[in-house]
Amino acid sequence: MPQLGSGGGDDLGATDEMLAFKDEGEQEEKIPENAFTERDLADLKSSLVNESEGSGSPAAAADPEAIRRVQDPQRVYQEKLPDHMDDAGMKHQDPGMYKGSAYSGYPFLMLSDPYLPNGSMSPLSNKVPVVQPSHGVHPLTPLIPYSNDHFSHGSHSPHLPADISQKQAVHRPSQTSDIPGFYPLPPAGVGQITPSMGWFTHPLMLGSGMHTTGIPHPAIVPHSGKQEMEHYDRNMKPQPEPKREKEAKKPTIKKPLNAFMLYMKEMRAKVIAECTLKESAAINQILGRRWHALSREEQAKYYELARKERQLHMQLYPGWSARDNYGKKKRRTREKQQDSNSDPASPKKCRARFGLNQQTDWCGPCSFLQQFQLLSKYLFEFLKPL
DNA sequence: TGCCCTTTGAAGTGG
DNA sequence: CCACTTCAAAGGGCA
Repeated sequence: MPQLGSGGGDDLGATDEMLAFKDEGEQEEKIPENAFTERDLADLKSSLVNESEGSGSPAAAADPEAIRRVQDPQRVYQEKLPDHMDDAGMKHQDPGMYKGSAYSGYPFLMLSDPYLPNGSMSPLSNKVPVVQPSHGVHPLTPLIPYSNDHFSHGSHSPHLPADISQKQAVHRPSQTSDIPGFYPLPPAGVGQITPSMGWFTHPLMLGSGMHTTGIPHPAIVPHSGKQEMEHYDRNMKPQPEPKREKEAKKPTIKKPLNAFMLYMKEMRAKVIAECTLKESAAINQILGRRWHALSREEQAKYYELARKERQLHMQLYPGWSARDNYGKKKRRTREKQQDSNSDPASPKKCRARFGLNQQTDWCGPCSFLQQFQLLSKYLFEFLKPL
């Protein structure tokens, strides 16, 4: 159940509070809070969003909520899913929205079946898109890219009624806390996720997208493409490594998504469909405004989702810190720079850097550096006997 | 090929 | 404690 104001035992200490609206919300601050109901406030926000959203479709400008209901691309999932969200304690004001939203499509809920004792699907099954691909979908937010396969394996499990299975997933009893069953847990053998059970393993020990238990996890991203992380140790300088090893090295454990990120994941496709936009920067602007236009209850849904995300992430990776991923970009840039500077005695690099012609072997600084190195060497040799 | 843009929120860092 | 920074996602644009 979304925590509305009163909180309700956020053991992480995370606030998950609604923040004051920054930009558009400035106008609202002048309005006495008691003068409006939540709905009025939401309407007001919506109107503000519509004003600022020139690029949206006319229909969307008229009533984005209605459009959302009409154009909801996730209807497919609605039809495939029984309406059990209320059972999961997720009652909302706008069923049209929430039916196709993050809650209704928890792949984890679907994934709960494959891990039942008699589940036919292996935890390592490729059909389970839990490992986050570069353009994958977050397990808590199914979105459109999820194929119906996942649902056919999940909610329509022959072993268990979807309703029950999902309830079990949501209310999965946990010895540790109220950890939801959003992440797929193996039934027995692997056991409960508790730090005391030695779940934590250094990411170096993990395979691609695999948790130590062999369970694929979205936060673990294999090294490939954009997200590739350098071979790096906090106490060591980055070291060059053979390419083959590079590919098989440690994956990156990503940060858990915050409420807005979860919202973006869910709504992005919808915005793209409505606005025929593809540029993420523009889409994110729209999503940001829509986020502000959401009612407290609607936002609370995502805050709660994010809270559970963090909670679960913490359980899965007790030793992980966001710091682990800090400085990746900077390191990359720095290493690039170091790489280009690493061999100052390279006429080729030198010429390239300073745009010198072929006849010029050394630029001034490099020549100086080279001579300095040479001098140091001789000096060292000279002083060594002493 | 890889960074930038753009959003919000969480968490880390430094003064 | 507060302000600032970084990173989560996404994908087109651009150097």
